[in-house]
Amino acid sequence: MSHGVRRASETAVSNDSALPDRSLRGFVGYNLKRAYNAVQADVSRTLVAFDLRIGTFSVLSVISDTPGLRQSDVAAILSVERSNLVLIVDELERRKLIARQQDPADRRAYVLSATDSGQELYRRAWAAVRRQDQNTMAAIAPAERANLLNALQMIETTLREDRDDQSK
Amino acid sequence: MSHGVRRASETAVSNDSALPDRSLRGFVGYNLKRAYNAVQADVSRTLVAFDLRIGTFSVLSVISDTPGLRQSDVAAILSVERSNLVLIVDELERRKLIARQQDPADRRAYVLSATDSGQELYRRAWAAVRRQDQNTMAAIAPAERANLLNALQMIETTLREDRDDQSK
DNA sequence: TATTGTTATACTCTATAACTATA
DNA sequence: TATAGTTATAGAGTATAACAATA
Repeated sequence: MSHGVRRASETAVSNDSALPDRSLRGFVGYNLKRAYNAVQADVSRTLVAFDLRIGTFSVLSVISDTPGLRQSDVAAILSVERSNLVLIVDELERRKLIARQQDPADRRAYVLSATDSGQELYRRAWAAVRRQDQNTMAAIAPAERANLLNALQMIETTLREDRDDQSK
Repeated sequence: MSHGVRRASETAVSNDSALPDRSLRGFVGYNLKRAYNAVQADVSRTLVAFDLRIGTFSVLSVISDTPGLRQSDVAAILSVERSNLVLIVDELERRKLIARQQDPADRRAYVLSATDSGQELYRRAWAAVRRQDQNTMAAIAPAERANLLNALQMIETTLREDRDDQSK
């Protein structure tokens, strides 16, 4: 391949000072990015079989689990812009996986729910993603798995609170 | 704000079955994405002061730490396509933060190195990113921090090996 | 034949502003 | 005045194919 590039294949964490990304490896952000890119590519490949992307899968998940939400609720839950949710909801509706219904109490709003075929597709896609997720987590010691999820959620919560404090 | 959305603010991990993203929260990929998005927004905001983005900062880091690499080396190290590296290297060179030199041993290749001002800018940007990274990691118990980095690298390594096995 | 750097292109995700209809 | 949904648009990141020069 190319010269000068050595990889740590034996252990996940290497102190090899010759690694050209050694400065970046100390940052949690860099490791987060690389891990997420790998997982994202993996999950995306799985979802192709269901004609779903991570975005459409996530929205279908939220709507299936909690019928009656409005689009702005779903946007807030998934931390995506309302404007970016529109095309996703459009696509899911066009494929008859979800249904929009006018909220009788607020004529500006649509109430979302998954159709039978939407729930069925979601169940199958969820099972495939879960199988894959368990395979990914198999690389981590069982006692560490909950710690990992906890740490990721702590990072997210901390940064969101920091940002909200700053914008006050 | 909106109705029907409850947030877990007390603890990072919640078993509240009313959380509308409860199905997704079990997936490491979903938590990875949310954590990375938060970190990425945070780091990007910091790098604005140096007129850097995460991509240009990462490339400058690798070139500063290990002078003499070629573009294809840097691309392999950071797992980006060579074609996508060109514009980043162009920008860094135009700003005189790095220099391209013809490799005398291989006239197809350019050897990259950081200029003095490139190293100086990198040092300052690195210090700011490090301060921020430590603030992020402060949310996690000290004993868990190494475990987190280790777990993230294990995930990346495992998935990369899985993919490489499949494509054989 | 294969590799290095490059160009062109396309697709996704993300962010912002502005509009309409309703509240 | 503010909110829900929408449209348009622009930026960034990413992926692929093809090319000239060189190995």
